[in-house]
Amino acid sequence: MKPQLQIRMNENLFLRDPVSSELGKKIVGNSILLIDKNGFENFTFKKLAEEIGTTEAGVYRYFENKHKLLVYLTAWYWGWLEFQITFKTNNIKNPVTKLKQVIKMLGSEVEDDIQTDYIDESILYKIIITEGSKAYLTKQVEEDNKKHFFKPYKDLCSIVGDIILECNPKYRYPKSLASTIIEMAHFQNFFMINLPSLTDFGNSKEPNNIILFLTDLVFANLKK
Amino acid sequence: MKPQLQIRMNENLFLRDPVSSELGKKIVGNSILLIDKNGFENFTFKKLAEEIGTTEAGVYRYFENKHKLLVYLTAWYWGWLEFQITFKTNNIKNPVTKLKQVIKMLGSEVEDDIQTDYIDESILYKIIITEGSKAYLTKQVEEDNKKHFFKPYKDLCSIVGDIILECNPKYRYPKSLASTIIEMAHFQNFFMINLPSLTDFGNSKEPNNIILFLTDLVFANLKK
DNA sequence: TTAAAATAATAGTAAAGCTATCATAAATAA
DNA sequence: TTATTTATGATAGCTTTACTATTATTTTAA
Repeated sequence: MKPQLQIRMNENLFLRDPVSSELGKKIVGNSILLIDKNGFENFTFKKLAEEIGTTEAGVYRYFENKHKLLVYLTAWYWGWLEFQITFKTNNIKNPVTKLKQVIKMLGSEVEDDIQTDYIDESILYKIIITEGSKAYLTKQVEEDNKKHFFKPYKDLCSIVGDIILECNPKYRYPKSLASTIIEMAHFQNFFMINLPSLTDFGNSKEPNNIILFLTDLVFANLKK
Repeated sequence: MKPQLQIRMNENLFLRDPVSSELGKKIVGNSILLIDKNGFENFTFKKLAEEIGTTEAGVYRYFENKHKLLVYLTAWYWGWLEFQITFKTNNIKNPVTKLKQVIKMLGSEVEDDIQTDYIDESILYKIIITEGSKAYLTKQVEEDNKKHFFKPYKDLCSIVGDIILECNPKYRYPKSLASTIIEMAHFQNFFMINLPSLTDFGNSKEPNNIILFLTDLVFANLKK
């Protein structure tokens, strides 16, 4: 067990902090595996409880419902990714190099981070691609937003937007371009695997193509 | 009642063709209103049945489940939009003008089409923005795709991709750029209204800004 | 006009999505 | 150390969702 990394989470996302107990960590860790396996629609607290040897009520003591759990997972992911990106780019002076590195990290498959014992980031990344947007594409988005549930996502977009502006201070749509590349890193990945005719990557299933596409897209816009 | 337009639908999407009866049309028409009102997650066949004065079983005779109904609605929308786009651009020779017109149509609010009596396109457009991607972001995407449920969406992407290629035959990512602008026309709209800090449009809620952003984005890439 | 098809009315079942209670075990504070 | 709080496990139960089945009645088509 390596020294562990903790992502600071919004306390309104859970009833009891899952990080504070073994059961809580099992809930988070195994929910990722189960959602990946069954899809979010077919995921239930009952199935999760059976999987980890507790009861439905046991899971409900940690999370109010499965929507909150999904928002928790996505928020955790964006928080973790921001940390990774900040860590790997903070010594890069040139904003163009930095932005290229960010796009690369957004478009690459994620590997498990040994600094977080109970979460498998490579699986979490997969569920973010397929289920991530369901965290905000709901009727409760306004309410959830008021409780700052999407702050980690917004923070990451903001960071990317700022790097875009550094590359070209006159560019008029840094935030929209940032949210576009973040969303598209995932959607083009989903399309490549499941609906390949919506992309130019055929059946290559090679994430590098997406990185090339996005890099091209971004820097065509940032040329002065 | 104006002369009516019919969109040709994949027969595997329904059990009984909703267009063939008054009840069927009511099911489709009112499902749009109810999904818009409650969100797809809180939408049930029972509520729909109550709304239109039939029984749950009555709705099930037309659609296998609510997922199929959502796929039906999205497929209908893309089919309808392809018709609109083809109709309004088929006399435009210049591919650049044509692409600009397409982006404009993708990014503009939709108005009700009097050629379709029982469907309110302006509401359907709203649910496409919030619920549209849930039609394919599922575990069954492969299965659904094999049954060609997403053909209308793919067809539209393909048409847009072809216009992109006409503008610049050397551009390497016409399909990915096409799916990007189609998705982003909707996502930026959703963000603008619900998570405005992810865009550069503030609280203007002015769709025209999205059109400007997307036009900018596309033509920066297509310059030769 | 008669048969076929569509609908309404009703019932019923399994699973999902919760909430509540109580006993016990484990952690902690006095 | 004991007392007490806190977390968990076991069990029960309730409402809603997501269906399927049956029969009677109405509508439509041959």
